[in-house]
Amino acid sequence: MTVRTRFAPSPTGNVHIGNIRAAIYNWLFARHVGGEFWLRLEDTDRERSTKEAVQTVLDSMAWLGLDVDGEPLYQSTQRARHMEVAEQLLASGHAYRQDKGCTGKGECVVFQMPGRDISFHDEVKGDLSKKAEDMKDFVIVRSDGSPVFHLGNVVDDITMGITHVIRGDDHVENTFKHIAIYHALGLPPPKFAHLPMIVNAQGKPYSKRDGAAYVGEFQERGFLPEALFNSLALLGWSPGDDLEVMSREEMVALFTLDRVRSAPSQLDMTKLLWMNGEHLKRRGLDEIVAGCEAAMKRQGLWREDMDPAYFRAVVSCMGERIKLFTDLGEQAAFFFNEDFAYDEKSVRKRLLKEGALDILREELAVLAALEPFTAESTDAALHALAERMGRGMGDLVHPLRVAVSGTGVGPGLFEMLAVMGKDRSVARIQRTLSIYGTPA
RNA sequence: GACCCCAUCGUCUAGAGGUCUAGGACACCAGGUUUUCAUCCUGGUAACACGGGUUCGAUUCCCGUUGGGGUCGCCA
Repeated sequence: MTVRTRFAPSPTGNVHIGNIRAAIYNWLFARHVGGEFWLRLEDTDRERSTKEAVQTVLDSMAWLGLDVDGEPLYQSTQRARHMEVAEQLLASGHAYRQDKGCTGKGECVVFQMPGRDISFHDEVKGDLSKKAEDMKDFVIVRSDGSPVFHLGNVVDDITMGITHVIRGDDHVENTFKHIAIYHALGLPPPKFAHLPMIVNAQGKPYSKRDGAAYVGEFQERGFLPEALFNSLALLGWSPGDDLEVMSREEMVALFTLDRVRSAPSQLDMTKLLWMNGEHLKRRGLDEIVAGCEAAMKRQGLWREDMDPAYFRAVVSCMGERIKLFTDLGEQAAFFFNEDFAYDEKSVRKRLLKEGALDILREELAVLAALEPFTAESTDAALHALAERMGRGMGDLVHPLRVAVSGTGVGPGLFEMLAVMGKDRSVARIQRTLSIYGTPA
């Protein structure tokens, strides 16, 4: 029998990381065994399940590369089928109508638990069981005639031919009810696997207030989809050896349900950031340039007159300092702005130091006359100058760095000068001198 | 409260009775490389929640305690 898994979110406008992680595991499992991965939109809450909310689910999945087999099933289209099954259950005596003590106005349909213990083997948690007296009957059709989650969920899984239900830990209790429905229908239940929750530092379910909680937020912050995918996959699962940075394909090859842990875990943003850097190293310069450009546009830092060659040179120069696409705009904005601000502390420490401005003037003279203007030539010229002035390189490097970038941190000074070019470098030093230099 | 689940460094984890004086990764600290920043290299701090069993021997198996979580809707 072909394995078929599914992701069954209710479109609310946001896709929570815990939820998408369930999707990732379903996808990984299906791909690993050569099965199918399907999508079902549980859109019965018509108010929240807007077209946009559905699109958000689709976008998040596409971004992470979770390709779906078959056509997505919209639960709202299955109502007739749900009611049909409810009637069947009523007819076979597995459900009954109730009208007293109702929350709603009319009659509701209640599923009758079988009165015996129910147990099943969870693919990650092992054998689970529940005593008959600890389970009670539950409503499957509301008094307004609409099917309840348990009914729709099970019926749709049957309709879709789902063989493995991989979902969050918060569904384990529901599973006993669901299995009872399968039994009442005379159908074999699928295999179940319940994944541990992603929690915050307090051990509570990870939520919006704990930081970025939705897929879209990670995308906006400049994270790579493969990095988020990798990190989320590793939250509760590990291949068994010390392998951590993996491609989707590697994970597909290695993924098995029995290596999924059963304890909740926390998402560490610092490690996610590191992971992102690792995946960034695996991308080519072209992709990084494109990613940085897109990020700067989102940040509102992109300028229409940007020289593509210069932009590319800057990205290349920043190299592995870029951990996130948004880093370029946040840490290297000075490259693109001739009116860049000066970091006060660096100015005090490097520029206003005894003799620093005099050295800077000498450097200006040397650089203005330098030809060609490369990382090697500027390096050599400044070393020669240091020798001539009887100063250490540190005395020349620090003021110059602040003069051309406004800050004490950044790429290597000589690479930076070469990228900026002579004219820009000279103009920046002159600007600095006009601001901080004492009148000669 | 009832029922169910969980428990290894700060965090993510490896470990399926001896190979564990518990391994890796992130973070952190120190040293080295580097004229600066970052990278990089080397080293270091840091954990089996507790108590009982079982066993020649428990991180690993069982029970209990403690702690944490989930569920107890005509929400999904």
